Amino acid sequence: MNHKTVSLADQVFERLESDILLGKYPRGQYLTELALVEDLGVSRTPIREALRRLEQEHIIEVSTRGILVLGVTSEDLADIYAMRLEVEPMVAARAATAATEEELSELREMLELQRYYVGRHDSDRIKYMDSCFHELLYRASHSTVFFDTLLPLHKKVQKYRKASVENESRADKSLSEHSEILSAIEKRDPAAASAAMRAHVQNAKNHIVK
Amino acid sequence: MNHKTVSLADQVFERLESDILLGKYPRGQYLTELALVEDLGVSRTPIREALRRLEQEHIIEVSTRGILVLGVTSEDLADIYAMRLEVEPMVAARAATAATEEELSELREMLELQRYYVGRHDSDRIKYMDSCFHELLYRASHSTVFFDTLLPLHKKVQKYRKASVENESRADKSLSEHSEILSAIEKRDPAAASAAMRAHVQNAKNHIVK
DNA sequence: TTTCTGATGATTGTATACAATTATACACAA
DNA sequence: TTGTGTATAATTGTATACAATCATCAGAAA
Repeated sequence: MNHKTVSLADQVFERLESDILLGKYPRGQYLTELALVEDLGVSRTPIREALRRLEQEHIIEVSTRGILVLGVTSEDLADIYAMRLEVEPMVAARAATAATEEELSELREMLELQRYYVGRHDSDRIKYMDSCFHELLYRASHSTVFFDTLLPLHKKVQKYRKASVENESRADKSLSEHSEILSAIEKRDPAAASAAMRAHVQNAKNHIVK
Repeated sequence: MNHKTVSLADQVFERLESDILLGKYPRGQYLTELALVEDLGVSRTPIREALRRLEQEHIIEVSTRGILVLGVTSEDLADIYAMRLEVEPMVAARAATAATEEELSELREMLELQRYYVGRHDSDRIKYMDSCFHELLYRASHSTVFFDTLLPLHKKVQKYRKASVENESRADKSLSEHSEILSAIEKRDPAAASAAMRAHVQNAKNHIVK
């Protein structure tokens, strides 16, 4: 397992990113470093370093008045899906040629877990497995550019994906779409992987973007 | 003009980002915070905040041994162009419907400057005007998602664009391609803007990626 | 009442001291 | 020579004190 120690700054970043992207802090709210110091029990230094990263991801905006929560708007959501629709197929195609056997095995395992939780209607886990599947795919493309671009975009839509995975028929469909993507990658067929991914993102988009 | 005061952390970020992306620090070199303190004459605090942002952009990597310079590899370069080839046309199309008259006027002005410097064979200025034109376009799409995604990618290719703008025929061609893109946007024709941009990125890619 | 001005408080920006971890060099033994 | 252990130095991680800026509110003048 990965026993690498995680700095306080990293922990603060992940906590704040998750809280904001899940909507715990609404867009427009102001936070202050001092309030975060009290809430999180760490000094300003790691908090400020986390804030710089969130600022870089355009999730917050810092001014002299405080920390403005930006989050993800529905316009952002539409743009993210427009972009993923073009780029994720490229990633799938790349993964079809670049993925190692170990990565394929991880993807298979992730798909099995997703199948299990879809059967149990555990929507939180379904959402988590979905995230992991896509992240593994980004990694399997062996392209830092694709990974660095797509991972933040995928994280930003998590709040909106919640309703989607709670819909049983969509959860079933999504599972079979993942399965089709993985099959194409296992066959080392970039064109098929690309097409399957494109269909998957298009369906997800139709289901989520209003 | 924009008289907004820029923090030391911002200045350090821009300086380091520029130095690394222009190749002043080669990939694989280790820096230390202390050395940067002496070089830049500021304390570790703003330096560390800048480093967190560079880390987020995957330009450096920090370990206990020091700050590892990653920069942009030729594999990154190919992936960036593959991605820009799909996404920039969407941005151009969006700008064709979303750009304000003021933004169009800024784009026209930028194009005139580029024309001027192409005439004078001033490659540094040509490169700068080229960057500005694309950045204005990202902004004119009125999409933070497109802007935040494409601007870092465009910045990352600047080192490789240098040779390109020094080639006279390519500089001429690039200028006329920009002009065609802007014309389509002025006519509020998204499809034409998209096609013109696609051709432009494809040509740039052919010229730069080996 | 409205508007301006000044003081005060709140908030972020920066520097520095200290802690903790880890790489490195050196001595010493096998 | 090679390996090993230990001490030392180098480096990042964190906390905190202080500086600077800006928003806010009270109060006075028009």
